[in-house]
Amino acid sequence: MEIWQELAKSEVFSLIDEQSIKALNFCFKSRLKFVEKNEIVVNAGDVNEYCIFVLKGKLRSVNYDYYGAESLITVYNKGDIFGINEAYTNCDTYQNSLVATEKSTIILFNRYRFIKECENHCPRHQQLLKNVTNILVKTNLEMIEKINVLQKRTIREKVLSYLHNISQKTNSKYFDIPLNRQELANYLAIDRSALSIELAKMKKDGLIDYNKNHFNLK
Amino acid sequence: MEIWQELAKSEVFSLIDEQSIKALNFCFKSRLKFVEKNEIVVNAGDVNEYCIFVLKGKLRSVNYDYYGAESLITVYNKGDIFGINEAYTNCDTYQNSLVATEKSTIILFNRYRFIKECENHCPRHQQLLKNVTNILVKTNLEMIEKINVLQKRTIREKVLSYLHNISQKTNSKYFDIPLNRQELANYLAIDRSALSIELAKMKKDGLIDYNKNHFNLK
DNA sequence: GAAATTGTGTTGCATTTACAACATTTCGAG
DNA sequence: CTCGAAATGTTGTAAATGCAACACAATTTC
Repeated sequence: MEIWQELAKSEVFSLIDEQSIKALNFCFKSRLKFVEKNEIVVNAGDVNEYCIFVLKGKLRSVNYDYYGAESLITVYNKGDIFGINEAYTNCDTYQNSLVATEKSTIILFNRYRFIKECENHCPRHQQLLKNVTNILVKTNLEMIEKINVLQKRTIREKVLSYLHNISQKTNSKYFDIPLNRQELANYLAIDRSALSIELAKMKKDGLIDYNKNHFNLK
Repeated sequence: MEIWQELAKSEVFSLIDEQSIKALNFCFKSRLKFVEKNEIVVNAGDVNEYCIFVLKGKLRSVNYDYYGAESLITVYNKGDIFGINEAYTNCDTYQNSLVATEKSTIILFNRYRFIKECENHCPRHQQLLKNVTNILVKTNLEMIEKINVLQKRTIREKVLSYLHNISQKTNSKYFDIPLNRQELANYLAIDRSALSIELAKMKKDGLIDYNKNHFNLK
């Protein structure tokens, strides 16, 4: 089972050769962990110790309000890493929870290794820090995108804005969306049934066409 | 007029002494600029050349939709810097516009100086890059905060969530908010009059008390 | 200090949305 | 294939929100 190969393909470890990753990994005292669907990996408020790499599966970071209602922050797929932001803050506890959306395999990395280079100033560690910065920038842009969507006033505008973004990314009027209806409703911060209704109306009005997760933006 | 002193006090140039800032600044081929209220400094779509430092005044980054309606991204006060994120992306144009909220003085810095160090690996440049990373993390957290607020379903929840955040930051139940009613309504992505109504109801229900911009969260 | 401008509160009404409850479809496991 | 679970669509109703218009207060400007 080639964990190093998987790591080498990811963004955090990009441009770092497998040998170096092995070295880093050892240095990190990392831990492999298997989690079940709906298992809570990190609870908001837990001591902030790890950055968590997704080797296999899918997780999500969320917030729970007073009533236990969940609000989605980010989805983490294979190759993604959770906790980079939190690793950088002085705050000693996590602000969000991390939940397994499906059965997954993860690696727990000591968070400190992502925020300062080791004593010997090895080039691999400098590359790692550059990668981390790139990830910060990328998540930043994703959040701006999300804020722009959430700031729209009506369901229709939110949906159009969301679809428009994906259309731009895929550079096509035809595309699949990576969220099911309930997830999309959560992302847009609206009611699922209201979303279904509005999608149907938009189809009727000739704005969009869709079938399951495949959309056509006109 | 001591520009260097102002720069030294800011987050981007923190831990860099005035002499070094002068050197950097020269190296940046920076430009001082005076802008009037409502002047558009950067148009979304413009060629991405500068990171823009606020020496005096107040600006905001915004997006305009099809109908010209403005949605607020971030407010930039004295000491803040716009365009760090965009400097890092490969995208050669700005994604948001930058507008002067009031008469302001700004400095245009060559954006490349914020993303890679100069040839001589001077320590001041390394510190600058560290500062930039810290800013990225900070804005990231601000956005998560904003997303959490925007994801709330009702005006009341949004307002409470917003006030709760400020209360935590100031570590007090009594605080001033930095936005007027219209700005707050924009931030929460709701109607201003609906906000006024809800604030009055919340006061009546004993959840909060307020007078102008001074709030008491109970 | 008068006039103009800006900020805030209030009203009524039309529209949108949430919510709960149920119907239908899809999909995988046995 | 059949069953059951999960995902999606549909309906009616109550509630929340947006919108436009106006009133009043606060602030700035000359």
